Amino acid sequence: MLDKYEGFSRTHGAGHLNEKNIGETVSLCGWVHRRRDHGDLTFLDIRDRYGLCQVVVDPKISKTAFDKADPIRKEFVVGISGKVVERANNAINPNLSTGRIEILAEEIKIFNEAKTTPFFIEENITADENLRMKYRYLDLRTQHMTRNMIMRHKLIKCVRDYLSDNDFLEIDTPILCKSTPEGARDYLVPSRVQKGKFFALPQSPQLFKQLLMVAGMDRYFQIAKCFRDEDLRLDRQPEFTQIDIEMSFVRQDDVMQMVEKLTGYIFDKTAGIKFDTPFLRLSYDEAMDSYGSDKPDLRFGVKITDLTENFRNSEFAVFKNAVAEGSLVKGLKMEGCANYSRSEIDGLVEMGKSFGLKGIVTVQYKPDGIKTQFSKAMSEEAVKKALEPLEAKDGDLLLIAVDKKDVILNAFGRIRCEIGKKLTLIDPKKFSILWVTDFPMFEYDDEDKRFVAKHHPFTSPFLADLKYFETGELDRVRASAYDLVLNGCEIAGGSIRIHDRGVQEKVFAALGFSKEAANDKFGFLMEAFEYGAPPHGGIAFGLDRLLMLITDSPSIRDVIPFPKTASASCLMTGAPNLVDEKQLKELAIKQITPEIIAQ
RNA sequence: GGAGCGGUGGUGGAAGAGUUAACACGUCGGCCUGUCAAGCCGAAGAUUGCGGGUGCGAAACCCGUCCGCUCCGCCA
Repeated sequence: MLDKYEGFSRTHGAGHLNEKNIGETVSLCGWVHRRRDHGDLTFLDIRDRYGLCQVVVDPKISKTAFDKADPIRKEFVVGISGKVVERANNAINPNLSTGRIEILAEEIKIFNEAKTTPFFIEENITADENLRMKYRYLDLRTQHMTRNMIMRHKLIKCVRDYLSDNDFLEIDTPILCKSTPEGARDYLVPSRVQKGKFFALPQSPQLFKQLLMVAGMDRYFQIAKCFRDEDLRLDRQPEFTQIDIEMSFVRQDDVMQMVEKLTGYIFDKTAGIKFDTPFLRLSYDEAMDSYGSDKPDLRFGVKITDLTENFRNSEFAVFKNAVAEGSLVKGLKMEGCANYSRSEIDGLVEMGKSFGLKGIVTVQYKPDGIKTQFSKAMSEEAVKKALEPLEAKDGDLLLIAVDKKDVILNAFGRIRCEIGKKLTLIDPKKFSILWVTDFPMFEYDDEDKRFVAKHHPFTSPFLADLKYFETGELDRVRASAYDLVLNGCEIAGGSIRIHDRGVQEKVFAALGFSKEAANDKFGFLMEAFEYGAPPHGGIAFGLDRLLMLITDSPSIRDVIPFPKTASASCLMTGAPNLVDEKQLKELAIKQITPEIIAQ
């Protein structure tokens, strides 16, 4: 028979009690974390969001309470009243914040019983993801997950506090939006009222926030839910949260300075991490040339070194010929790895192949000379001369390869990260933040045979580069876009936006939109630009990824209360699910067979 | 769309194709007044994800399928 909560009232959180409460009579409510039954004396650990506290159930204090405790098992929901007492010296538990005190139970209420849980609610959960996701509410009971949820709250509160204090307005924007081309696949919602038509869930509030600037809101932010129907990854969920920010009458530096202050505030308040300002800035070209990535991890060195000119006229025909055809020669140095075995070196070459390289030439700097495939065509002197920029010393291993610019930079960028991991060059306590700027505006899409926007089509090109629209050299147009990168992870991205109809039309034209198509999809935006649109720009943080870094979580699922699995389903509720024929009929939707889909 | 890894009592996790599918934790019962991963004694609990196949014999090998995880493609 369960007890009613009527007549009982909680006075403290279990984890909040300490020596100051000694002598007080308190009431706790919570879950029974563990029960230790010594026969004529029982210990109950009561757990709530605030922590854990030991309750002593002694028949000499209360026989009624003692009998009541008999059937209590793990995860029962109970209420305990009793006096807080100091523990004997030899009974102190230094692992608990409440370890110097305990409660002598005078009254026990059982508000609910609990079946044996499908997995243990303890710190290092080893249970299968399947189970954790199906019983997410149990998973969230662990201290670890509770802490992550508290961090999530703290982070959001920091953002609200800081931005509110700096004249930003929190304004919400629609979830039922218009499907527009470009970008990720949309989640669609059928309209019942207008049969055959669909809403799309927002991939981001991009256009709304720009229109809020046109509306004169001046400074806006939102903790915004965003939806992208693409495949999932360790750090990617179909439904995620952005800290979305937009400001009027700003240049790129104004946004960046504001973001540096906000970021500093967030990291200091949530994790006690302080950054030096201004943050390091690298241009996109610098980042790509030195690190092979537009989000380089600068917690360790290992720069990519260019050797193209040194091999332009070399004896090594493979490199010489490739360079003549426009390929680049790049090198990476692995300090102290000259003694790698044949199989370790083969492993590196294989890695290169998996990243798209045809091969890698290795050079081992040993005390008795160098060992390398270059020797077939070049003297040791010539090899050393060609590789001088890498400044190798005895004991080092060099990786050299040739390929088209994008291929080799991408491959070496990834190998660089593998080297960082393999040689444990990364200090796990270090936080390395930087801006990457001056992105190219467009990128050629081989599949669609057209240029696409690297950031998004509302990003302002450098005004100085507008001339390339006329000459058709779209790959030379730079964008006023900036990414904030922390430990090799893009945590925020933003840009100065176009606020001029003419420029916006040029960009759409460059992307291959007809005037009609541009008007049909984005006419409302361009029309708004004709009614006094202020210069504006902004940024959006990936809140979940930010939390992953702050909490040092191995997966984005660990910082989202109810995440989706890799196949985008919710194992707890069973979403997505089939719906009634009747519901479909109301929406004028007819299901088609897999055979038709395959066509 | 493609690739890799995994799925064994409630949980974790063993098991060269060969008797009764280890072990630990949990659960249940008993003993026990200072534990905090309590301890001690005992018991129950599994058609090895699902469906085929090979074979005298399959948890194991093969094929298919479902689910989870990771990666590539994809993610302005």
